[in-house]
Order: sequence, then structure tokens, then C-alpha cells
Amino acid sequence: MRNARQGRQTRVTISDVGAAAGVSASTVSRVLNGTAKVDPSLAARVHDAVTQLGYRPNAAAQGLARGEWGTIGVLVPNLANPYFPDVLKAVSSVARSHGRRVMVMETDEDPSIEHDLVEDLMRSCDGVLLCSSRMARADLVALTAREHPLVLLDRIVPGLAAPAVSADFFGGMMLICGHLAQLGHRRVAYLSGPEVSWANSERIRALEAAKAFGISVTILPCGSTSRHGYEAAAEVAGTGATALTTYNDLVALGAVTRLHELGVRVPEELSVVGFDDIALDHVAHTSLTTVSVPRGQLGRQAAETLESLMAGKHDGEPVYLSMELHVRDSTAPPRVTSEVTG
Amino acid sequence: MRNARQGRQTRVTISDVGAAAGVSASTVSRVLNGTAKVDPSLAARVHDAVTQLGYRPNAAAQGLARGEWGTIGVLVPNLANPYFPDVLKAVSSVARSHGRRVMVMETDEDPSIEHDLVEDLMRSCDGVLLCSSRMARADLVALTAREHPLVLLDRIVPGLAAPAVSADFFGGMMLICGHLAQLGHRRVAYLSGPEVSWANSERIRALEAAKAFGISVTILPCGSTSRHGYEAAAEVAGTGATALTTYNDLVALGAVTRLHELGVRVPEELSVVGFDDIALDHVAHTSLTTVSVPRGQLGRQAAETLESLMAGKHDGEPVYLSMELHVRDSTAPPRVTSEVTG
DNA sequence: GGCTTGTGAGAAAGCGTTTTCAGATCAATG
DNA sequence: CATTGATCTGAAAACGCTTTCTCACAAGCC
Repeated sequence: MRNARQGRQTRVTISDVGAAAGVSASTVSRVLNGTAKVDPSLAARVHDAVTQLGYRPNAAAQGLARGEWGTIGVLVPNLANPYFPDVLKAVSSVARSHGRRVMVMETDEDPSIEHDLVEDLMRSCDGVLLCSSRMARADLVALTAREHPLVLLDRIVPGLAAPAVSADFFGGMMLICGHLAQLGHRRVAYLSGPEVSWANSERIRALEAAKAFGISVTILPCGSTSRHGYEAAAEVAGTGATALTTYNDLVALGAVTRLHELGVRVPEELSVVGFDDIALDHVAHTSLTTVSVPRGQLGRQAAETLESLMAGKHDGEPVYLSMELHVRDSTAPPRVTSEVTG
Repeated sequence: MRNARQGRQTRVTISDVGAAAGVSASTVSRVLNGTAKVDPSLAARVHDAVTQLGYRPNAAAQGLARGEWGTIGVLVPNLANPYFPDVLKAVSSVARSHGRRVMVMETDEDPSIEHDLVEDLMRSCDGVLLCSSRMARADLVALTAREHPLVLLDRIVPGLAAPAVSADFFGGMMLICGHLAQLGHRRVAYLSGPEVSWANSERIRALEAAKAFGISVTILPCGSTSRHGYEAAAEVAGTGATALTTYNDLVALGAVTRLHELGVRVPEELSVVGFDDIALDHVAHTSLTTVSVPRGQLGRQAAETLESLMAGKHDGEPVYLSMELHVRDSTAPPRVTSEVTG
């Protein structure tokens, strides 16, 4: 068994094209890649032969000969989160403009397979973009030691060789806390995201820094989906909080739905704040107060960084994209118990 | 410029490993692939050398030598639609169990680039899974003529060489119509999906067949996102319809939101039906009456079909997976004008 | 008109694997 | 003890392309 092609008619190769056009394989290659000047009449014959035979260059052979794959790999934790499609679209567009394809893989929020997937990606891509990695720092260090172009998105690890582009989650949560403090909230609950998430720890760091605003925080374990939010929302009542902050919009919306069912009015009795400003336009009735980062720009910048890294330039410092606060209908001043409201 | 690796230290190859272990490259290959028996002590030396040098086989070289890539490609119209992640997870899992990676690309609902992307995928994958293709029939025929393993998901084209697995959209819409007819609805509006979508035309075909139930239909152009639904919902009033059917749940939810804003009560004044049963659990307050297909099974079956196709077996007939009706809170009997309701 | 340049095309050498093929070692058998 | 056979290992060919190298030919210069 020569190879896996089970007896079908044999594939058409570049020499077949050459033979059909009466030229050498080298010439065909030159015509197809425009890499050197060839006689126009020969070129025409080559093109004819190509269309006639339906020739398509073998990607593996090209990759091997050229030493590059023409592909970048992107690893995301969860495709079901609307956050990533926006980033991916931007990444794709940058990659395409550089003549590269994009290969997407997801870890399904399972950090244990993340390392393997990155290695897989490295073996078959010119560069990889690692989004919201949940990997342990040590693994990440080992990976970056491989000298393979790698850019982190939404995860900053100090002292790492790889460049990183991230939303400024800390700043984003600070904006939220400032907003809540201004409204008069003092006790705040937080529905926490995945434990291993750096983005989550940044949010928590900001919540703790918000003590400076006179805010005290209760952290409730939760997760990253609307289901998690729905399930955890009942716990909030026991904390005495007048405002609820969340890991992301999905969680917030899930919580709002549950609160609605429990008869807790938002924002009159409890303010709820999201995170990310995910485009669930017109799906949820409640328009969430939240913070956003331009996801397109995030993806674009990460992709550009990766491209320049592959081109040999190593830009150093991590880039933080600042977030923006959107005050909408889910936040209001707390109801003061000793006073009649509304 | 030998290749694109710009002067970094040269990559470690299988011969390097062989040299370090004091064996030939062939032996290293045999050890790593378990393709033949080798002396245990040699094998141990090889493994040591591999870990020491951090050797990772070059995917392109393997692909070339083996004649296969160990990869399947999946093309979807839009990653932002929650329908696909579910399918993708199932596909990934099947692929992984066959030792293959999954490469995902999206067309962004742009049929004009779909053909190119499929060709790209064919050049670097052992097989491709084409989801909800918007391609013209002729292009599809040309593509399947390439003798490259290809499976269609959610698109059936009679007389095509490629196997297909699809949800039974016709049957799904028939279920919806039956439900509405039973409730007493006679005039129904439909917010139509993308024009080029086969899935959409199947729904319309069913709506027309539903005349047998005494139902008359007004078709309104719309689209596939919640934004589209939101924008088109205002048109429904003019049609005199007592029930609204939609291309998918996203559209339905967008419409519900708009109707809510317009003061139209759902389902009292207008019944609304979704399609797909997308897991926006706990995000939307309205729980939609809708139809569903087991998306995991859909993805799994398509992936299995693709695998067996790659293994040389060609199973013929298109497979339809039947849909299931979920009656929830967004449908009710029509309000009879000549009668006091509630 | 002989010589140097310049130009375009074919031959051939890789790229890093896998796999066939052939050779070497060793055990078993007559 | 020599021969066969079975194992294991290394050498080398092949995978399909790109890119150097080399050469033939034409044009330009004194």
C-alpha cells in the first residue's frame, strides 16, 4: 500500500501539467507562483493544462518545500461563547490579507488538552494564536521556549517570551466598580468565572482594589455560561449585596432570568452588571450595563503581532486594550431600606 | 533564502534524533509510529533522544510521505450562530477518535468565497464537511466531481455524488404548521432566511404544503440573525397573521423583543414559533415554541459518514434526521375578534 | 566577428518523513 | 557444522513541490 489513496485514479501532479504543456515542472511552478519571468506563450500553455487537468498543488509538498504552511492556528476555549466569533473574523481577515488560512480549534474549556492542541497546531501552522489560555504558567513557559511564533490573546503572563494582546480586564472592572460606587452601592457580589482563568483573576483583583471606593465584595463561584449564571443567581440574596457583577454577559443574563423568576426586580432591587458587551442584540429584553472591548481590534492587533513575529520582528511589551463602560438599564441606585423608593 | 525560517536555530529533524540515539532515521520512525518491532533498548534510547531534543515530527513531511494529512476540514457559514458549535463538538470528538484534527473555517455567509475555501480545505485535509452550503448547485457538482471525500450537512442536493446528512427541515416545519393549525391559526407569516439557503427553501416548501391544513402564508424577507428578526417584526402587523413562523430561533427572539416593544403581546395577540431550539437557555425570558434536531447526532453522523467515505466506503442515500416539536410559551390559540378572550 | 552579458528554461538537489528493499545477525534445524 | 529462516536494522527511494544551478541561446559591445 503505497499510500492511503485507496486505488482511486492517481492524483495529478505538477509534472503531469508540465508534460501536458510541453514544459518542465520548474516552469510550471514559476508560472503558477509568478516567481520568475517566463515566455507568455509557455505560460498560456501551462494555464491551459492546469485548467484542463484540474491541477491543484499539493499543500503538504508546498509546505515542505517552502518551509512554511501558509496557515495560522487559533485555539479558543469555547466556540459557543459569542465573544470569539468576532475575534476570529478579524483574525481571519488579517490572515487572508497575508495569504494565510486560519485553522481553528477549541479546547472545550478543558485545560488538560490545551497543551497537546497547541503542539498539534505548532506542527502544522506557521504561527499560533492562543486565546484566553487556561494553561498553567509553567506549561506556557515550556511552550514559548519552543521558538515557534506564538501570540497570547487575553492572557498576560509577566516575563514570558511570547507577545500578548489583551483587553484590560482590570481596568474594565474598575470602571464597573466606579460606576456602582457612584450610584451608591457598597455591597457587591461577584459571580466568578472559571477558576483557572486569568481574565477572571484580573476581575477579582480589580474588585479587591475597589475597596478604595468603599466597596466590599462577596465572591460566589459560578462559571462562564448563562446556565451557570442562572444556577448561581439564587445565592446572591444571602449576601446582602445591592449590586451583582459577573464574569461575563452570558452569566449576567442567566442571572437576570433567574432573578426575574424569583421576583427580584432588576435594577430596582438589585443592579446587575455584565462584562464583554456580547452582541445578543434584541435577544435579551434587559439591556445590560456592561463593559466592552473592541473585539475586532483585539483580533486584528493580535493577528498583526503574530504576522510580524513570523516575519522575524519581535515586539516586546504586552498590549492592553482599554475597555469602555456602557451604562444601560440593569443598574440603578440601591434601594435604601430606611427610605421609601418609587 | 533557503526557506522562511529566518536564521533561527535550525529545526530538529528525525535524523538528528537518530544521530543522538545512535540509530537510523528509519528506526526512529518505526519506534515513534509503532509500525514494526524494534529492540527495546534502542526504543528507549530513541525516546530519550526525542524528549531531550524536543523533537516533533514535521506535519507536512508526514503528510507528503503518508499521502494523508490527518485532518478533516469543516466549513460553516457563520460561527456566531450557536447552532454550529454543538455540531462542531460532535464532529471534533469523532475526528479525534479516528486520530484526526479538525480545521474549521467560516464563509461569513458569503457564498462567493465558499467555493475557494472548500478547494483550500481539500488541498490540506483528507476530507471536508460542508455545512449548510449556500453554493449554487452547479458549483457543488463541480466540487464533488473532484473525487475528494466530501460530505454535506444540512443540505440535500438530489443526484449528487457526495453523501449528505441533514435535519428534516420540511418535516420540522410541517410539525409547526400542524401545531398552529390545531390551535386554530389560519393566517401565518414567515420571516424568511437567506435566499440562497436550501434550509430556508425547505421550510417554505412545507409552509406551502400546509395549505392542506387550511393555512395561508405570507412570506416576509428577513435573514438569519436576531437583528434581522428585530427589524422585520414590524412588518408582521400588516399581514393579518395570527401566528409568526421564522427561519430560526435567533430571528424569532429578535422578533419577540421588537413585538414586546411595540406592545404586541406574545402569545396572546400573536403566536411566535422558532426553529432549531438553540441553547439560549436562560438568556431569553420567553421560552419559544420551536422544533429541534439532535445537533450532536447530526454532527456525529456526518463525521462518521465522512470517515467511512475516506476509508473507501461510499454509502449512498441522503440521511434525514427527523425534528421534534417543543411546545412552550410562545404559542397559543388565536384571539377570535368576534369573541371576548381572557 | 569574437567576446562578454543577460535571459529564460531544464536538470537536479533538496525539504523531512515513511516505507520498501536489502543486508546482517542469530537461532534453529537437518 | 552448514544451511535455511526469521528478525531486526540501515540505506535508499519516493512523496510533490520549490529553488538553485547550469546551460543554451540571443543580444550588445568594442
